[in-house]
Amino acid sequence: MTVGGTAGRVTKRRLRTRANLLRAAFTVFAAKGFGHVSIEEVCEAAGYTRGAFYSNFAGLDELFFALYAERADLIAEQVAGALAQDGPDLDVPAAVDRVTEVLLLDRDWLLVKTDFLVHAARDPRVARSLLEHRARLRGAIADRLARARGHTELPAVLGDTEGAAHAVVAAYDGVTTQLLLDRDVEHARAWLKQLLTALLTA
Amino acid sequence: MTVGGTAGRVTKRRLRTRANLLRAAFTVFAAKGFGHVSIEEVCEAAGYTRGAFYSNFAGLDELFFALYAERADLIAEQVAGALAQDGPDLDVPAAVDRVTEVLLLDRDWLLVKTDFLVHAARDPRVARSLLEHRARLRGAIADRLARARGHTELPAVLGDTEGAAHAVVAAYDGVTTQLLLDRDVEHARAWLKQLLTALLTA
DNA sequence: TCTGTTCGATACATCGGTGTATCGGATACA
DNA sequence: TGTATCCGATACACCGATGTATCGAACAGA
Repeated sequence: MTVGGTAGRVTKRRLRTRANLLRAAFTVFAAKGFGHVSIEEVCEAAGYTRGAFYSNFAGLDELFFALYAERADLIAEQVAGALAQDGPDLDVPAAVDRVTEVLLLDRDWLLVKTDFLVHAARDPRVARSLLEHRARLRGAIADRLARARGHTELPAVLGDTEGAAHAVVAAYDGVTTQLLLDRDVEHARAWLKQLLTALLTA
Repeated sequence: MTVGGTAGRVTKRRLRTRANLLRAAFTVFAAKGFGHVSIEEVCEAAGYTRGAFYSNFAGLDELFFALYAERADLIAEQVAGALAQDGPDLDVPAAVDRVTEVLLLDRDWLLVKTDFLVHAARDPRVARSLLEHRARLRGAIADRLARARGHTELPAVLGDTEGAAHAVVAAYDGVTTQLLLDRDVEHARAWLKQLLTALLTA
């Protein structure tokens, strides 16, 4: 238990081990997939014993969730940064380039992310959390598109900017799937750009 | 072992049990996800003991693969059928409707399919097999689009019909992801139609 | 430096799943 | 119907992972 408690002091040592466990877990999860990973494997990879683990997490699920949340927030920040970089009038190709760069950076992350999706698909609680995260991302994109309106026209078929943002995310998800299989990052990037261009230009 | 052998007769009983195991496995996999499923669970769900299992499959991986291959072929046929239904000139909206109907029919199948994707992403051998299957599907779509050329114009951004087919699959994958999370089949269908329309009309 | 508290290593008991070897009943074929 | 073969149930030995309880060491605060 010990974990989410309102309880007192948190040692530096504790913080370090927690971070170490998370980092190691990321590698192990990426390599083997959640569901084929044991607590012991994670501990071994991190250089700890299970004592440390149970002192920090209630179980694999909790660690996995923490891991996902951490990285997802990181990515979200980077995307927001990439979107904010332009002035008020959006340079669509340039923005697409930057965002694409961020989103398709790390295969390991895509693996973990997809594992998490599969996990969420079976647990409504997790699903809700993931949906909220996706909604935030979509919101950022929609805002950006809205701000650029009048400068760049959107195709009417997609509806409002929310619809367009939805489409962007779908394209991203679709390209991710293909990338997971063929491992061709450059191709995926090029192709995501193409798709987004097709979707976002009237 | 006994499995892929060139060896002789196959009993009817054997065929039945194999089918039963596969059917039960589908349910169990959909519910819990590959990686959280034990051989025993599958056997119990099917009403057999592990003796039967090991007599038919070398392990969970093999069963999972067989399961996927079976269903994937089924779906592929249905899609081909939905595409063939029109005359030589393609009625895009109608075809999109029919295909959409087939592709987003069964949530359980989407779950298993995604599990399989995650599995393939980590095993190049499996990945190749999955890529080939996707290529066949894309081929069918591309053929259909090509046959309709001249009647219906495609946007130039996507390149040739192969590119367009690629985009269709990506849209499908993207919508699948969202559907796995929000469980709203109707919305997913409507939205996939919208996306495909946006992509396929100049 | 001293002391109370926190963290993580160690040891233990337990459980569930795995794979194999064997045997009896079902099945195909004459 | 008889018989050789096939299939799947049963029993067994084994292992790896789990979670907990305990204890010594590291740490924060004085």
